[in-house]
Amino acid sequence: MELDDRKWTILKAIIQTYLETGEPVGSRTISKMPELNLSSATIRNEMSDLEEMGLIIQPHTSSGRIPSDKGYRLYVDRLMEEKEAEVSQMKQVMISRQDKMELLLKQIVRYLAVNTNYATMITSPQYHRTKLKFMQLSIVDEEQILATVVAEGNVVKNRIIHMEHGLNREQVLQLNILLNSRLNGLTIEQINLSTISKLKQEAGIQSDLISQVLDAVADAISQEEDVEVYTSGATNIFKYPELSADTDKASGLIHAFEEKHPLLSLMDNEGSEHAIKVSIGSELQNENMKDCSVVTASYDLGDGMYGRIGIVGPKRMDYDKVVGILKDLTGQLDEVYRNGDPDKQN
Amino acid sequence: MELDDRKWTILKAIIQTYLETGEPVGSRTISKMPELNLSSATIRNEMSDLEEMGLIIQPHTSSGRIPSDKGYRLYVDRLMEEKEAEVSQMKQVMISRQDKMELLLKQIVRYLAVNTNYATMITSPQYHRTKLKFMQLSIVDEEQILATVVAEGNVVKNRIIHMEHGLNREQVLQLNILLNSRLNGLTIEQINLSTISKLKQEAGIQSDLISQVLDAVADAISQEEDVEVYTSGATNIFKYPELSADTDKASGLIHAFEEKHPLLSLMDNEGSEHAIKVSIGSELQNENMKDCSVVTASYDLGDGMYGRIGIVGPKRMDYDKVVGILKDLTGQLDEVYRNGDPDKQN
DNA sequence: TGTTAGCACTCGGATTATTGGAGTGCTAAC
DNA sequence: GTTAGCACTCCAATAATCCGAGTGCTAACA
Repeated sequence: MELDDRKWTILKAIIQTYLETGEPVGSRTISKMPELNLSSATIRNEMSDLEEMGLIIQPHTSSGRIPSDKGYRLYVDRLMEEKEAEVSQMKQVMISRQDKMELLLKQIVRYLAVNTNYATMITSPQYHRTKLKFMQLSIVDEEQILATVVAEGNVVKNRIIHMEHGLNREQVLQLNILLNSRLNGLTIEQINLSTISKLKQEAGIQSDLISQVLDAVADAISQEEDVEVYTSGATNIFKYPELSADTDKASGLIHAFEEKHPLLSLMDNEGSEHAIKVSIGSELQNENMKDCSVVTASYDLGDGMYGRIGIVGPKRMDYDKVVGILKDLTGQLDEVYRNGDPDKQN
Repeated sequence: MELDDRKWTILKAIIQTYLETGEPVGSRTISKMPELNLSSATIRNEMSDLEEMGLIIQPHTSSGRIPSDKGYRLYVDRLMEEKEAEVSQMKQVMISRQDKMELLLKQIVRYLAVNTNYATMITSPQYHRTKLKFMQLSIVDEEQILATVVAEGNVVKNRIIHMEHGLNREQVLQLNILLNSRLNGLTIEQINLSTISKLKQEAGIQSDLISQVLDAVADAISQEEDVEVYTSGATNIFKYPELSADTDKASGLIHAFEEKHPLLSLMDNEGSEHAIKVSIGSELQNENMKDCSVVTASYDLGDGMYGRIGIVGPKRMDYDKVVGILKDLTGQLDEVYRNGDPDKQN
């Protein structure tokens, strides 16, 4: 069967009504809409067709219809197409360059939660492709050396290195020169074991001590993926009875928001070259979230720093609004962080 | 009326039974206990007395009794007395010195949540009394200077300072010497405006540029109280029907766990010189938490770094266990972080 | 052939009765 | 001071009832 124009209009009407009310939609409700002038009986016939096509579902005999995952999918896909060129008019968010990246992310995620009434999350930027900018070892006291690493985008990492027998100033100075001249400009990815072992050789006779330091530095740089996830508005799910009426469900969902890894995998954007991606219900492959939809977007702060933003809500999420807000936000980030400063900035 | 021995025994029995079951306790249940050999009728008389004294409450006519806030209070106070000398036997937690303080705190708060089945929280250590250990300015590029500050306890702070006209190496070197010689060993608190302005004078003629740097440094050091709060196990509240049966209540509670400031004020320990403090229901002065109890404890990592840990649960919390675990935990932290340093204690 | 009115039927959700049992307070006897 | 006995209360769980929104189907109509 084919989805003709009238069927599409009806499907849209059903979904939009359901988005608003959260209640199954009956034929009568649709027939009363002015834009299509049909009796409820006709609508019923069409609905029957739509159901046969798997786009809508009847929770039980003699109830109204609700969209199926497949129905949502279709709706969202078409929506995205329409949205593609559209200009949004969200009011300007207060984004300013922050020295503290963390603070900025928290602000954003909070802003989103407040403005959408859904649960939101954001990852800290990852920066594999980031280049090393500057690096410094300093003597703190006899046994401790502070290693400071600055990467593009002014991402700063510190590491205190404990040593049984400290280095003297002379040695530290040499090391600093060596490190900076050899590693500068390399991306984090490029600094791997072979680079390090080459450096060790160059360091010459003191290599015993120095290799300790280098190991620690290498460790500090390529530090285990410390992506952070910040969340906000988890309690917004209580605003949607279909998510919170059943205490167990609500509990599982909120719980899912406490765990970092499941959240990260939600925001994975593998297999999608679109910046904005919508995953619906079962597509999420997460038992706790089977009644949810997740909209994710990439943000890019320049300098190879990019991360993901996610919004979690009920399937009857206001996709239109959410996609719009995300588009605006990522656009604004772009503007602030890469505007008129084509070389680079924090 | 006086709380004689028998009344106390009965009260204890009521509270303990209620802690286990969460259901109002009837006279018959108590009378069946072997340690006191009384009929239910007698118990009823005593209960009537206890109610008159405000220690227990009858949710409605002809129901069993539950402890009142006042009752809990009495119970907890006496419990703490008994507990005072007792040795606990919790199995060793894996605590090791972490370079990343954040990670340690997250581990602890998670450990607590898992082991108590309550919601838990911990503040990052505050360190007003911490002494400055080391400090370094480095030139990153023409316009940016990196300021690194190390305090006791190896707390490291970074700050990128943007300058229109950069400093040359010579100037930076001088500044480093000046800063370290003047500020070293001072506590964060001691480095206030007057110290800074004195420094500015000493810096001499280049003071224009330099004062920019100093301002930024001062700012970085005394950075707005950036106490963090980490939480875990918020969803544990779903394990207690009296907290989660009503969706609104549960929502409010979980929501309270998303906000930093309310949590901080919960963990305030003003007015209590005890390391461990129990607040019950209305004592918390927080509408969302009126059905909860909060147990808080101080931890001390030495070097003037101390913070608070909190456990939030239903009023019928297992106070005994919670207090025990907290005692153990703070003890272990003490041991690991200040071992062989017998001068001060928590 | 597509649309519509009409009608019998279904089913979930809300509301109202019904019941059982745990618990109390009181009284009188030990 | 303690206890047995009894009448009474009230919640919570279960069952019974009702209501209405919504459907599918059929027959008539344009």
